[in-house]
Amino acid sequence: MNKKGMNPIIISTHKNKNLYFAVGYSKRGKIIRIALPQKSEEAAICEITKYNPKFLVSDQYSKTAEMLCTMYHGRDVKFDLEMIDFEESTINSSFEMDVILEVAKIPHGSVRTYKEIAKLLDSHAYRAVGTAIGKNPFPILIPCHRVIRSDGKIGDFRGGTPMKVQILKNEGIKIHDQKII
DNA sequence: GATTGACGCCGAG
DNA sequence: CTCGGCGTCAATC
Repeated sequence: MNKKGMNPIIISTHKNKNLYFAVGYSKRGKIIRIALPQKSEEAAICEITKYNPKFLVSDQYSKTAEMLCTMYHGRDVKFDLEMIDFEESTINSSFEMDVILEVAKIPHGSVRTYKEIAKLLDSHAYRAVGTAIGKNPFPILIPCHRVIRSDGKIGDFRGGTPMKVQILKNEGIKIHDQKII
Protein backbone atom coordinates (compact mmCIF):
# COMPACT_ATOMS: atom_id res chain seq x y z
CA MET A 1 0.00 0.00 0.00
CA ASN A 2 1.49 3.32 -0.98
CA LYS A 3 1.07 6.64 0.75
CA LYS A 4 -1.65 7.67 -1.66
CA GLY A 5 -3.88 4.89 -0.32
CA MET A 6 -4.13 6.63 3.03
CA ASN A 7 -6.09 9.59 1.71
CA PRO A 8 -9.78 9.40 2.61
CA ILE A 9 -12.16 8.59 -0.24
CA ILE A 10 -15.90 8.42 -0.82
CA ILE A 11 -17.50 5.23 -2.08
CA SER A 12 -20.89 5.01 -3.77
CA THR A 13 -22.70 1.87 -4.91
CA HIS A 14 -25.48 0.79 -7.22
CA LYS A 15 -27.50 -2.41 -7.21
CA ASN A 16 -28.94 -4.16 -10.26
CA LYS A 17 -30.30 -7.69 -10.27
CA ASN A 18 -28.19 -8.94 -7.35
CA LEU A 19 -25.07 -7.35 -8.80
CA TYR A 20 -23.46 -4.57 -6.81
CA PHE A 21 -21.32 -1.94 -8.48
CA ALA A 22 -19.04 0.38 -6.51
CA VAL A 23 -16.96 3.41 -7.34
CA GLY A 24 -14.42 5.28 -5.23
CA TYR A 25 -13.89 9.03 -5.46
CA SER A 26 -10.89 11.01 -4.32
CA LYS A 27 -11.35 14.23 -2.41
CA ARG A 28 -10.70 16.04 -5.69
CA GLY A 29 -14.05 14.70 -6.89
CA LYS A 30 -12.55 12.31 -9.43
CA ILE A 31 -12.74 8.55 -9.78
CA ILE A 32 -9.90 6.78 -8.02
CA ARG A 33 -11.00 3.15 -8.37
CA ILE A 34 -13.83 1.04 -9.76
CA ALA A 35 -14.94 -2.36 -8.52
CA LEU A 36 -16.11 -5.11 -10.85
CA PRO A 37 -19.67 -6.15 -9.95
CA GLN A 38 -19.94 -8.34 -6.85
CA LYS A 39 -22.66 -10.47 -5.27
CA SER A 40 -22.92 -8.26 -2.19
CA GLU A 41 -22.51 -4.58 -1.43
CA GLU A 42 -19.86 -5.37 1.18
CA ALA A 43 -17.80 -7.29 -1.36
CA ALA A 44 -18.05 -4.46 -3.88
CA ILE A 45 -16.97 -1.89 -1.30
CA CYS A 46 -14.15 -4.16 -0.17
CA GLU A 47 -12.76 -4.26 -3.70
CA ILE A 48 -12.04 -0.58 -3.26
CA THR A 49 -11.11 -0.38 0.41
CA LYS A 50 -8.41 -2.99 -0.17
CA TYR A 51 -6.42 -0.19 -1.74
CA ASN A 52 -7.93 2.72 0.21
CA PRO A 53 -8.66 1.74 3.83
CA LYS A 54 -9.83 5.22 4.81
CA PHE A 55 -13.28 5.70 3.35
CA LEU A 56 -16.83 6.91 3.74
CA VAL A 57 -19.85 5.35 2.04
CA SER A 58 -22.32 7.84 0.58
CA ASP A 59 -24.80 8.05 -2.28
CA GLN A 60 -23.07 11.16 -3.57
CA TYR A 61 -21.66 9.38 -6.62
CA SER A 62 -24.24 6.63 -7.06
CA LYS A 63 -25.07 8.05 -10.51
CA THR A 64 -21.59 7.07 -11.61
CA ALA A 65 -22.01 3.57 -10.17
CA GLU A 66 -25.29 3.36 -12.08
CA MET A 67 -23.52 4.49 -15.27
CA LEU A 68 -20.95 1.73 -14.83
CA CYS A 69 -23.83 -0.69 -14.53
CA THR A 70 -25.27 0.42 -17.86
CA MET A 71 -21.83 0.18 -19.47
CA TYR A 72 -21.43 -3.32 -18.07
CA HIS A 73 -24.71 -4.20 -19.74
CA GLY A 74 -23.43 -3.01 -23.09
CA ARG A 75 -24.29 0.64 -23.43
CA ASP A 76 -21.78 2.86 -25.21
CA VAL A 77 -21.36 5.75 -22.80
CA LYS A 78 -19.28 8.73 -23.77
CA PHE A 79 -17.17 10.02 -20.93
CA ASP A 80 -14.23 12.31 -20.30
CA LEU A 81 -10.91 10.94 -19.07
CA GLU A 82 -10.84 14.09 -16.92
CA MET A 83 -13.27 12.39 -14.55
CA ILE A 84 -10.51 9.96 -13.58
CA ASP A 85 -7.94 10.75 -10.90
CA PHE A 86 -4.87 9.09 -12.40
CA GLU A 87 -2.59 10.97 -10.01
CA GLU A 88 -4.15 9.52 -6.87
CA SER A 89 -4.70 6.09 -8.38
CA THR A 90 -2.43 3.08 -8.02
CA ILE A 91 -0.94 3.71 -11.46
CA ASN A 92 2.67 4.49 -10.73
CA SER A 93 4.75 3.99 -13.85
CA SER A 94 4.66 5.68 -17.23
CA PHE A 95 4.48 2.28 -18.92
CA GLU A 96 1.30 1.43 -17.01
CA MET A 97 -0.13 4.83 -17.81
CA ASP A 98 0.65 4.48 -21.51
CA VAL A 99 -1.01 1.07 -21.59
CA ILE A 100 -4.13 2.35 -19.85
CA LEU A 101 -4.42 5.33 -22.21
CA GLU A 102 -4.04 3.05 -25.22
CA VAL A 103 -6.75 0.72 -23.90
CA ALA A 104 -9.01 3.73 -23.34
CA LYS A 105 -8.96 4.36 -27.10
CA ILE A 106 -10.49 0.99 -28.03
CA PRO A 107 -13.96 1.71 -29.42
CA HIS A 108 -17.11 0.14 -27.99
CA GLY A 109 -17.87 -3.16 -29.65
CA SER A 110 -14.36 -3.83 -30.95
CA VAL A 111 -11.26 -5.52 -29.56
CA ARG A 112 -7.47 -5.32 -29.64
CA THR A 113 -4.89 -7.95 -28.77
CA TYR A 114 -2.23 -7.62 -26.08
CA LYS A 115 0.33 -7.70 -28.85
CA GLU A 116 -1.37 -4.89 -30.75
CA ILE A 117 -1.35 -2.71 -27.66
CA ALA A 118 2.38 -3.39 -27.24
CA LYS A 119 3.01 -2.54 -30.87
CA LEU A 120 1.08 0.72 -30.58
CA LEU A 121 3.48 1.59 -27.74
CA ASP A 122 6.43 0.62 -29.96
CA SER A 123 7.28 -2.23 -27.58
CA HIS A 124 7.56 -6.01 -27.64
CA ALA A 125 6.62 -6.32 -23.99
CA TYR A 126 3.25 -7.95 -24.57
CA ARG A 127 3.46 -9.82 -21.31
CA ALA A 128 4.12 -6.61 -19.46
CA VAL A 129 1.08 -5.16 -21.24
CA GLY A 130 -1.00 -7.97 -19.77
CA THR A 131 0.38 -7.32 -16.32
CA ALA A 132 -0.34 -3.59 -16.57
CA ILE A 133 -3.88 -4.20 -17.81
CA GLY A 134 -4.40 -6.71 -15.00
CA LYS A 135 -3.84 -3.88 -12.54
CA ASN A 136 -6.29 -1.53 -14.27
CA PRO A 137 -7.98 0.39 -11.40
CA PHE A 138 -10.86 1.43 -13.68
CA PRO A 139 -12.36 -1.73 -15.19
CA ILE A 140 -15.44 -1.29 -17.42
CA LEU A 141 -14.72 2.46 -17.79
CA ILE A 142 -11.23 1.81 -19.17
CA PRO A 143 -12.28 -1.18 -21.31
CA CYS A 144 -9.63 -3.75 -20.42
CA HIS A 145 -12.22 -6.42 -21.26
CA ARG A 146 -11.70 -5.47 -24.93
CA VAL A 147 -8.12 -6.73 -24.90
CA ILE A 148 -7.82 -10.34 -26.01
CA ARG A 149 -5.16 -12.84 -27.01
CA SER A 150 -3.60 -12.96 -30.46
CA ASP A 151 -4.99 -16.44 -31.12
CA GLY A 152 -8.53 -15.11 -30.75
CA LYS A 153 -9.10 -16.58 -27.31
CA ILE A 154 -10.63 -14.33 -24.70
CA GLY A 155 -7.72 -14.28 -22.28
CA ASP A 156 -7.75 -13.69 -18.56
CA PHE A 157 -9.70 -11.17 -16.52
CA ARG A 158 -9.68 -10.09 -12.86
CA GLY A 159 -13.36 -10.90 -12.54
CA GLY A 160 -12.84 -14.22 -14.34
CA THR A 161 -12.98 -15.02 -18.04
CA PRO A 162 -16.77 -15.71 -17.94
CA MET A 163 -17.41 -12.12 -16.85
CA LYS A 164 -15.17 -10.85 -19.66
CA VAL A 165 -17.15 -12.94 -22.14
CA GLN A 166 -20.40 -11.59 -20.71
CA ILE A 167 -19.38 -7.94 -21.09
CA LEU A 168 -18.12 -8.50 -24.64
CA LYS A 169 -21.36 -10.24 -25.58
CA ASN A 170 -23.29 -7.34 -24.06
CA GLU A 171 -21.38 -5.07 -26.45
CA GLY A 172 -22.51 -7.18 -29.37
CA ILE A 173 -19.29 -9.09 -29.96
CA LYS A 174 -19.79 -12.59 -31.30
CA ILE A 175 -18.05 -15.36 -29.40
CA HIS A 176 -18.02 -19.09 -30.11
CA ASP A 177 -16.07 -21.74 -28.22
CA GLN A 178 -14.34 -19.12 -26.11
CA LYS A 179 -13.03 -17.41 -29.25
CA ILE A 180 -13.80 -14.12 -30.93
CA ILE A 181 -15.41 -14.53 -34.33
C1' DG B 1 20.35 -10.68 -10.63
C1' DA B 2 16.53 -14.04 -10.42
C1' DT B 3 11.69 -14.74 -10.79
C1' DT B 4 7.14 -13.79 -12.36
C1' DG B 5 3.40 -12.59 -15.47
C1' DA B 6 -4.59 -11.22 -17.79
C1' DC B 7 1.15 -13.12 -23.72
C1' DG B 8 3.04 -15.03 -28.52
C1' DC B 9 4.94 -18.37 -31.55
C1' DC B 10 6.61 -22.68 -33.09
C1' DG B 11 7.34 -27.54 -33.12
C1' DA B 12 6.19 -32.21 -31.38
C1' DG B 13 2.87 -35.63 -30.41
C1' DC C 1 -6.03 -29.90 -30.34
C1' DT C 2 -2.72 -29.62 -26.20
C1' DC C 3 1.67 -29.03 -24.43
C1' DG C 4 6.54 -27.62 -23.57
C1' DG C 5 9.94 -24.57 -24.47
C1' DC C 6 11.79 -20.32 -25.65
C1' DG C 7 11.20 -15.32 -26.75
C1' DT C 8 10.60 -10.65 -24.60
C1' DC C 9 10.60 -7.05 -21.08
C1' DA C 10 8.51 -4.34 -17.03
C1' DA C 11 7.85 -5.00 -12.30
C1' DT C 12 8.99 -7.13 -8.07
C1' DC C 13 11.70 -9.57 -4.80
